[in-house]
Amino acid sequence: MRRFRGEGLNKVDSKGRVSIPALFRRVIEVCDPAWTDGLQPELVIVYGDSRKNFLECYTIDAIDEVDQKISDLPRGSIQRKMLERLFHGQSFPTSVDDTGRLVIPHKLREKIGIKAEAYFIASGDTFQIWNPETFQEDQDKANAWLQSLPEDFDPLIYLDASDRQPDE
Amino acid sequence: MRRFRGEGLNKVDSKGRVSIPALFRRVIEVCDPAWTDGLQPELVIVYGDSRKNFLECYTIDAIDEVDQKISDLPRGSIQRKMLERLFHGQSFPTSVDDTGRLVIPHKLREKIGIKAEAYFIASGDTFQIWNPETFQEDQDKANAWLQSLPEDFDPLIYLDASDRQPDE
DNA sequence: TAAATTCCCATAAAATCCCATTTTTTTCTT
DNA sequence: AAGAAAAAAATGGGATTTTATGGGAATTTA
Repeated sequence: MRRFRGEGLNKVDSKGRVSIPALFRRVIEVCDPAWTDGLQPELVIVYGDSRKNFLECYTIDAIDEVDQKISDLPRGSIQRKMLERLFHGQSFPTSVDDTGRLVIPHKLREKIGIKAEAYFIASGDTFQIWNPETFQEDQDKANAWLQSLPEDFDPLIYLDASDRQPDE
Repeated sequence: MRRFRGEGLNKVDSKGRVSIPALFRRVIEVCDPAWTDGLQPELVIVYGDSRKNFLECYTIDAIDEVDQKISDLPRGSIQRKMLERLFHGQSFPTSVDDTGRLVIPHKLREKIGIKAEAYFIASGDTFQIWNPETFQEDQDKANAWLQSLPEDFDPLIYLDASDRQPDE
């Protein structure tokens, strides 16, 4: 399974068009089972409820996996209902055009406060689209939290946390 | 698992191209599961946030291991989010070209202050790329610290520290 | 039919590829 | 062991391709 990697800042024009970082495009293509050279690869933008201030973009493979997990939940359960609303309702299927751009509908641009520029960042098997300022604020918060830790603390120790039992 | 060993100083041209020390190339090749003679072996440059003043280069095997550890952390945890931003976002996947060179993008050269030359140094299963002057300063600091220790101090004592519990 | 969306074409900048030369290291030969 | 030959590594430059971006015409939608 291919993963997204990297980040980028691209311009958004008056029509809502924005280039997807080229490296991301390769992943979107490979992860769309129906895609073949010349076609427009598809993807799904999950925008969620009003509290979520960025767009999460899923490849076809990734969203299929989510759909499968949802359909494994008991019909009528509150959990299933919530996830269906989020992933089936508050989402928008679209595709990459032949110049490598995505059109972000006006409603979604408004929702996350995107104007002239959009910030892209990889996050495992999805990538996110943020208003650059909003992302910076979020990052500043994370940094402030880091500052509150001892001088010599290195977040990389978390990498090994999973080797141990939770209560060890 | 093969490890990097050694150091080197190479020229960076106007396009950002720089030769990777030949010994490092052998390790990059062996640690890319998809590599076979004639192909361009891949690697991932992790550049991190603004405080980090060098580039850390991961082989495919090494970055796969990191990715696995990240995916073992609980979804939604602050630790996972931080590590995802660092390793998935603030990183750049690339490959060694057929003349043994790497292209360091303009943005990354600027970030660590590389101009005409780049200094390479092995660091276990990764290697680092520094601005030569910056590295020298870092080295000077390390030397100053060593000077402050007792005459007969030998850093090799640390070799056995990892056998014991932290508070022992 | 006015607004929004899609399609088509164009261009400048950046990244990539291809090939050539120089330098260093290794091997071979005497 | 020295020098010559061969191989590998480092570097340089030009041509080609890809990327990011902009604008207008055609088409759809409300």
